[in-house]
Amino acid sequence: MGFVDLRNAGLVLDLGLSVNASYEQKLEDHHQLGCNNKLIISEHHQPQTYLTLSLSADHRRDQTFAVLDSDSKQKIGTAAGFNDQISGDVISAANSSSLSNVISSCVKREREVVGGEDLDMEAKVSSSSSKLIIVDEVIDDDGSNGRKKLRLTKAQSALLEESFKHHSTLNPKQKQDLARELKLRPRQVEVWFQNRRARTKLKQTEVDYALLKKCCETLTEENRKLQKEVQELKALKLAQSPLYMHLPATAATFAVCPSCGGAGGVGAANSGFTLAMKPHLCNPFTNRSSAF
DNA sequence: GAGGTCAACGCGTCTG
DNA sequence: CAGACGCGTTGACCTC
Repeated sequence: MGFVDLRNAGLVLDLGLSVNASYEQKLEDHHQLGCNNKLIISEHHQPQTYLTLSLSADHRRDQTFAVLDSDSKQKIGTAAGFNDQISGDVISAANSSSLSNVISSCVKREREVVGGEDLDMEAKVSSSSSKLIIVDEVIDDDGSNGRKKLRLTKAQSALLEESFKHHSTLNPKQKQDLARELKLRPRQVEVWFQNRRARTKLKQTEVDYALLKKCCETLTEENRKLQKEVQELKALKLAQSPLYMHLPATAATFAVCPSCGGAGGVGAANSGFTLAMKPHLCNPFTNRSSAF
Protein backbone atom coordinates (compact mmCIF):
# COMPACT_ATOMS: atom_id res chain seq x y z
CA MET A 1 0.00 0.00 0.00
CA GLY A 2 1.50 3.30 -1.03
CA PHE A 3 0.67 6.70 0.27
CA VAL A 4 1.03 10.03 -1.40
CA ASP A 5 3.05 12.84 0.03
CA LEU A 6 0.44 14.78 1.91
CA ARG A 7 2.43 17.94 2.02
CA ASN A 8 1.71 18.40 -1.61
CA ALA A 9 -1.46 16.49 -1.96
CA GLY A 10 -3.70 18.72 0.07
CA LEU A 11 -6.00 17.14 2.52
CA VAL A 12 -9.72 17.01 2.66
CA LEU A 13 -11.33 15.63 5.72
CA ASP A 14 -14.96 15.96 5.12
CA LEU A 15 -18.36 14.97 6.33
CA GLY A 16 -20.70 14.51 3.45
CA LEU A 17 -24.09 13.03 2.83
CA SER A 18 -23.77 11.57 -0.61
CA VAL A 19 -23.10 7.88 -0.94
CA ASN A 20 -21.91 6.40 -4.14
CA ALA A 21 -23.26 3.15 -5.49
CA SER A 22 -20.30 0.98 -4.60
CA TYR A 23 -20.47 2.28 -1.07
CA GLU A 24 -24.17 1.61 -0.94
CA GLN A 25 -23.40 -2.01 -1.64
CA LYS A 26 -20.65 -2.04 0.90
CA LEU A 27 -22.97 -0.44 3.36
CA GLU A 28 -25.52 -3.12 2.77
CA ASP A 29 -22.92 -5.80 3.39
CA HIS A 30 -21.84 -3.87 6.40
CA HIS A 31 -25.32 -3.96 7.87
CA GLN A 32 -25.68 -7.63 7.17
CA LEU A 33 -22.75 -8.11 9.42
CA GLY A 34 -24.55 -6.42 12.23
CA CYS A 35 -23.03 -2.99 11.90
CA ASN A 36 -25.22 0.03 12.07
CA ASN A 37 -22.91 2.69 10.81
CA LYS A 38 -23.06 4.47 7.56
CA LEU A 39 -20.15 5.15 5.37
CA ILE A 40 -20.01 8.78 4.57
CA ILE A 41 -18.01 10.01 1.67
CA SER A 42 -17.18 13.44 0.49
CA GLU A 43 -19.07 15.13 -2.24
CA HIS A 44 -15.68 15.50 -3.84
CA HIS A 45 -15.44 11.79 -4.02
CA GLN A 46 -14.13 10.27 -7.20
CA PRO A 47 -14.43 6.54 -7.54
CA GLN A 48 -10.86 5.89 -8.57
CA THR A 49 -9.10 8.43 -6.47
CA TYR A 50 -9.91 8.33 -2.86
CA LEU A 51 -8.75 7.40 0.53
CA THR A 52 -11.33 6.12 2.90
CA LEU A 53 -10.92 5.34 6.50
CA SER A 54 -13.85 4.00 8.39
CA LEU A 55 -14.09 3.12 12.00
CA SER A 56 -15.82 0.11 13.36
CA ALA A 57 -18.92 0.12 15.48
CA ASP A 58 -16.64 -0.22 18.46
CA HIS A 59 -15.50 3.34 18.12
CA ARG A 60 -18.76 5.05 17.61
CA ARG A 61 -19.27 6.71 20.91
CA ASP A 62 -17.86 10.07 21.78
CA GLN A 63 -16.17 10.35 18.51
CA THR A 64 -14.88 13.60 17.18
CA PHE A 65 -14.19 14.16 13.57
CA ALA A 66 -11.38 16.54 12.84
CA VAL A 67 -11.95 18.87 9.98
CA LEU A 68 -8.70 20.24 8.72
CA ASP A 69 -7.98 23.14 6.51
CA SER A 70 -5.76 21.74 3.82
CA ASP A 71 -3.72 24.87 3.43
CA SER A 72 -3.20 26.00 6.97
CA LYS A 73 -3.19 22.40 8.19
CA GLN A 74 -5.08 23.50 11.21
CA LYS A 75 -8.07 22.00 12.84
CA ILE A 76 -10.98 24.17 11.84
CA GLY A 77 -13.85 22.23 13.26
CA THR A 78 -15.11 19.00 14.63
CA ALA A 79 -18.07 16.80 14.06
CA ALA A 80 -19.11 13.37 15.17
CA GLY A 81 -17.04 10.74 13.49
CA PHE A 82 -13.60 10.16 14.84
CA ASN A 83 -12.72 9.22 18.32
CA ASP A 84 -10.38 11.33 20.31
CA GLN A 85 -7.34 9.28 19.66
CA ILE A 86 -7.74 9.27 15.95
CA SER A 87 -8.61 12.91 15.66
CA GLY A 88 -5.65 13.66 17.87
CA ASP A 89 -3.50 11.66 15.54
CA VAL A 90 -4.90 13.49 12.58
CA ILE A 91 -4.17 16.85 14.09
CA SER A 92 -0.68 16.03 15.18
CA ALA A 93 0.11 14.36 11.94
CA ALA A 94 -1.25 17.26 9.98
CA ASN A 95 0.86 19.63 11.97
CA SER A 96 3.91 17.56 11.27
CA SER A 97 2.97 17.38 7.62
CA SER A 98 2.72 13.65 7.61
CA LEU A 99 -0.33 11.47 7.80
CA SER A 100 1.30 8.15 7.17
CA ASN A 101 1.33 7.32 10.83
CA VAL A 102 -2.29 8.23 11.15
CA ILE A 103 -3.25 6.20 8.17
CA SER A 104 -1.32 3.15 9.20
CA SER A 105 -2.62 3.45 12.72
CA CYS A 106 -6.19 3.76 11.52
CA VAL A 107 -5.73 0.91 9.10
CA LYS A 108 -4.24 -1.21 11.81
CA ARG A 109 -7.15 -0.56 14.08
CA GLU A 110 -9.59 -1.37 11.36
CA ARG A 111 -7.78 -4.47 10.27
CA GLU A 112 -7.92 -5.71 13.80
CA VAL A 113 -11.63 -5.16 13.72
CA VAL A 114 -12.47 -6.74 10.44
CA GLY A 115 -9.99 -9.53 10.53
CA GLY A 116 -7.84 -8.34 7.69
CA GLU A 117 -10.57 -8.89 5.19
CA ASP A 118 -11.35 -5.27 4.49
CA LEU A 119 -14.97 -5.92 5.11
CA ASP A 120 -15.78 -2.40 6.03
CA MET A 121 -12.67 -0.47 5.49
CA GLU A 122 -10.84 0.84 2.51
CA ALA A 123 -7.64 2.74 2.42
CA LYS A 124 -6.85 3.52 -1.13
CA VAL A 125 -4.71 6.28 -2.46
CA SER A 126 -4.13 7.05 -6.06
CA SER A 127 -0.77 8.46 -6.88
CA SER A 128 -2.48 10.74 -9.32
CA SER A 129 -4.89 11.99 -6.76
CA SER A 130 -4.63 15.58 -5.77
CA LYS A 131 -6.92 15.18 -2.84
CA LEU A 132 -7.37 12.69 -0.10
CA ILE A 133 -10.80 12.08 1.23
CA ILE A 134 -11.07 10.43 4.57
CA VAL A 135 -14.35 8.76 5.12
CA ASP A 136 -15.81 7.76 8.38
CA GLU A 137 -18.94 6.01 9.48
CA VAL A 138 -20.96 7.60 12.16
CA ILE A 139 -24.66 7.72 11.68
CA ASP A 140 -27.27 5.05 12.16
CA ASP A 141 -30.25 4.54 9.96
CA ASP A 142 -32.32 6.85 12.04
CA GLY A 143 -29.66 9.50 11.95
CA SER A 144 -28.58 9.00 15.53
CA ASN A 145 -25.24 7.60 16.58
CA GLY A 146 -26.62 5.39 19.34
CA ARG A 147 -25.75 1.71 19.35
CA LYS A 148 -28.17 -0.96 18.34
CA LYS A 149 -28.48 -4.18 20.24
CA LEU A 150 -27.05 -7.11 18.40
CA ARG A 151 -28.62 -10.44 19.18
CA LEU A 152 -26.56 -13.46 18.30
CA THR A 153 -28.46 -16.25 16.64
CA LYS A 154 -28.86 -19.59 18.37
CA ALA A 155 -26.43 -21.17 15.97
CA GLN A 156 -23.85 -18.49 16.64
CA SER A 157 -24.27 -18.81 20.39
CA ALA A 158 -24.06 -22.56 20.20
CA LEU A 159 -20.83 -22.46 18.23
CA LEU A 160 -19.35 -19.89 20.58
CA GLU A 161 -20.34 -21.99 23.58
CA GLU A 162 -18.85 -25.06 22.00
CA SER A 163 -15.66 -23.19 21.36
CA PHE A 164 -15.64 -21.85 24.89
CA LYS A 165 -15.85 -25.39 26.24
CA HIS A 166 -12.58 -26.21 24.54
CA HIS A 167 -10.75 -23.03 25.42
CA SER A 168 -11.93 -20.07 27.44
CA THR A 169 -9.47 -17.78 25.71
CA LEU A 170 -8.68 -17.41 22.04
CA ASN A 171 -5.47 -16.84 20.24
CA PRO A 172 -5.63 -14.44 17.28
CA LYS A 173 -5.93 -17.21 14.73
CA GLN A 174 -8.74 -18.93 16.57
CA LYS A 175 -10.47 -15.59 16.87
CA GLN A 176 -10.15 -14.94 13.16
CA ASP A 177 -11.38 -18.39 12.21
CA LEU A 178 -14.31 -18.24 14.56
CA ALA A 179 -15.26 -14.78 13.38
CA ARG A 180 -15.12 -15.91 9.78
CA GLU A 181 -17.21 -18.94 10.54
CA LEU A 182 -19.78 -16.93 12.47
CA LYS A 183 -19.74 -14.01 10.05
CA LEU A 184 -18.94 -11.72 12.91
CA ARG A 185 -16.13 -9.28 13.44
CA PRO A 186 -13.19 -10.60 15.47
CA ARG A 187 -13.84 -7.87 17.99
CA GLN A 188 -17.34 -9.23 18.53
CA VAL A 189 -15.97 -12.70 19.13
CA GLU A 190 -13.44 -11.25 21.51
CA VAL A 191 -16.11 -9.34 23.41
CA TRP A 192 -18.30 -12.42 23.59
CA PHE A 193 -15.47 -14.42 25.16
CA GLN A 194 -14.73 -11.64 27.61
CA ASN A 195 -18.34 -11.48 28.68
CA ARG A 196 -18.56 -15.26 28.81
CA ARG A 197 -15.56 -15.46 31.12
CA ALA A 198 -17.15 -12.81 33.29
CA ARG A 199 -20.36 -14.82 33.46
CA THR A 200 -18.44 -17.96 34.38
CA LYS A 201 -16.60 -16.13 37.10
CA LEU A 202 -19.82 -14.64 38.44
CA LYS A 203 -21.44 -18.06 38.55
CA GLN A 204 -18.43 -19.52 40.38
CA THR A 205 -18.54 -16.63 42.83
CA GLU A 206 -22.18 -17.38 43.53
CA VAL A 207 -21.38 -21.06 44.12
CA ASP A 208 -18.52 -20.12 46.44
CA TYR A 209 -20.76 -17.70 48.29
CA ALA A 210 -23.44 -20.34 48.81
CA LEU A 211 -20.82 -22.76 50.08
CA LEU A 212 -19.33 -20.25 52.48
CA LYS A 213 -22.77 -19.25 53.68
CA LYS A 214 -23.64 -22.85 54.48
CA CYS A 215 -20.32 -23.29 56.22
CA CYS A 216 -20.95 -20.16 58.24
CA GLU A 217 -24.39 -21.36 59.24
CA THR A 218 -22.99 -24.71 60.37
CA LEU A 219 -20.31 -23.05 62.44
CA THR A 220 -22.83 -20.66 63.96
CA GLU A 221 -25.01 -23.57 64.99
CA GLU A 222 -22.01 -25.41 66.40
CA ASN A 223 -21.03 -22.32 68.31
CA ARG A 224 -24.52 -21.98 69.69
CA LYS A 225 -24.44 -25.57 70.95
CA LEU A 226 -21.06 -25.07 72.55
CA GLN A 227 -22.23 -21.91 74.28
CA LYS A 228 -25.18 -23.78 75.65
CA GLU A 229 -22.90 -26.53 76.87
CA VAL A 230 -20.68 -24.02 78.60
CA GLN A 231 -23.71 -22.55 80.35
CA GLU A 232 -24.77 -25.96 81.54
CA LEU A 233 -21.31 -26.76 82.78
CA LYS A 234 -21.17 -23.52 84.66
CA ALA A 235 -24.56 -24.17 86.21
CA LEU A 236 -23.49 -27.66 87.12
CA LYS A 237 -20.28 -26.50 88.66
CA LEU A 238 -22.19 -23.97 90.68
CA ALA A 239 -24.62 -26.59 91.90
CA GLN A 240 -21.86 -28.97 92.84
CA SER A 241 -19.50 -26.53 94.43
CA PRO A 242 -20.24 -27.53 98.13
CA LEU A 243 -19.37 -31.15 97.38
CA TYR A 244 -16.34 -30.24 95.39
CA MET A 245 -14.98 -28.45 98.35
CA HIS A 246 -14.77 -31.74 100.31
CA LEU A 247 -13.11 -33.73 97.61
CA PRO A 248 -9.51 -33.84 96.53
CA ALA A 249 -9.07 -32.00 93.27
CA THR A 250 -8.03 -35.06 91.30
CA ALA A 251 -10.92 -37.13 92.53
CA ALA A 252 -13.40 -34.40 91.79
CA THR A 253 -12.34 -34.00 88.18
CA PHE A 254 -12.15 -37.71 87.73
CA ALA A 255 -15.50 -38.57 89.20
CA VAL A 256 -17.84 -36.42 87.13
CA CYS A 257 -18.83 -39.04 84.61
CA PRO A 258 -20.99 -42.00 85.53
CA SER A 259 -20.80 -43.43 82.07
CA CYS A 260 -17.11 -44.19 82.43
CA GLY A 261 -17.80 -47.46 84.23
CA GLY A 262 -16.89 -46.45 87.78
CA ALA A 263 -13.72 -44.72 86.81
CA GLY A 264 -14.74 -42.00 89.19
CA GLY A 265 -13.51 -44.11 92.14
CA VAL A 266 -14.45 -43.61 95.71
CA GLY A 267 -15.51 -40.02 95.49
CA ALA A 268 -17.96 -40.71 92.74
CA ALA A 269 -19.34 -43.81 94.33
CA ASN A 270 -19.98 -42.13 97.60
CA SER A 271 -21.39 -38.89 96.38
CA GLY A 272 -25.02 -38.60 95.41
CA PHE A 273 -24.51 -35.94 92.73
CA THR A 274 -23.76 -38.45 89.97
CA LEU A 275 -27.47 -38.64 89.33
CA ALA A 276 -27.38 -35.12 88.06
CA MET A 277 -24.60 -35.75 85.60
CA LYS A 278 -25.14 -36.15 81.94
CA PRO A 279 -23.25 -38.86 80.09
CA HIS A 280 -21.90 -36.44 77.45
CA LEU A 281 -19.89 -34.65 80.08
CA CYS A 282 -17.38 -37.46 79.99
CA ASN A 283 -15.40 -35.86 77.24
CA PRO A 284 -17.04 -32.99 75.47
CA PHE A 285 -13.94 -32.20 73.47
CA THR A 286 -13.31 -35.53 71.84
CA ASN A 287 -16.94 -36.51 71.58
CA ARG A 288 -18.53 -33.27 70.59
CA SER A 289 -20.65 -34.66 67.85
CA SER A 290 -22.51 -36.93 70.20
CA ALA A 291 -23.15 -34.16 72.66
CA PHE A 292 -26.89 -33.44 72.85
C1' DG B 1 -42.39 0.74 34.36
C1' DA B 2 -39.16 -2.33 36.98
C1' DG B 3 -35.84 -5.57 36.60
C1' DG B 4 -33.01 -8.95 34.09
C1' DT B 5 -29.96 -10.12 30.24
C1' DC B 6 -26.29 -9.34 27.26
C1' DA B 7 -23.49 -7.01 23.58
C1' DA B 8 -20.58 -3.32 23.68
C1' DC B 9 -17.70 0.37 25.63
C1' DG B 10 -13.88 2.66 28.39
C1' DC B 11 -10.23 2.39 31.27
C1' DG B 12 -6.65 0.34 33.97
C1' DT B 13 -3.29 -3.40 34.32
C1' DC B 14 -0.27 -6.87 32.75
C1' DT B 15 2.90 -9.00 29.62
C1' DG B 16 5.99 -10.16 25.85
C1' DC C 1 4.42 -0.04 23.13
C1' DA C 2 0.71 -3.00 21.31
C1' DG C 3 -2.39 -6.32 22.42
C1' DA C 4 -4.94 -9.15 25.64
C1' DC C 5 -7.60 -9.16 29.48
C1' DG C 6 -10.46 -7.92 33.71
C1' DC C 7 -13.85 -5.14 35.49
C1' DG C 8 -17.36 -1.76 36.01
C1' DT C 9 -20.64 0.35 33.36
C1' DT C 10 -23.94 1.57 29.60
C1' DG C 11 -27.71 1.00 26.65
C1' DA C 12 -30.91 -1.87 23.86
C1' DC C 13 -34.06 -5.25 24.28
C1' DC C 14 -37.08 -8.50 26.55
C1' DT C 15 -40.30 -10.30 30.05
C1' DC C 16 -43.44 -9.86 33.67
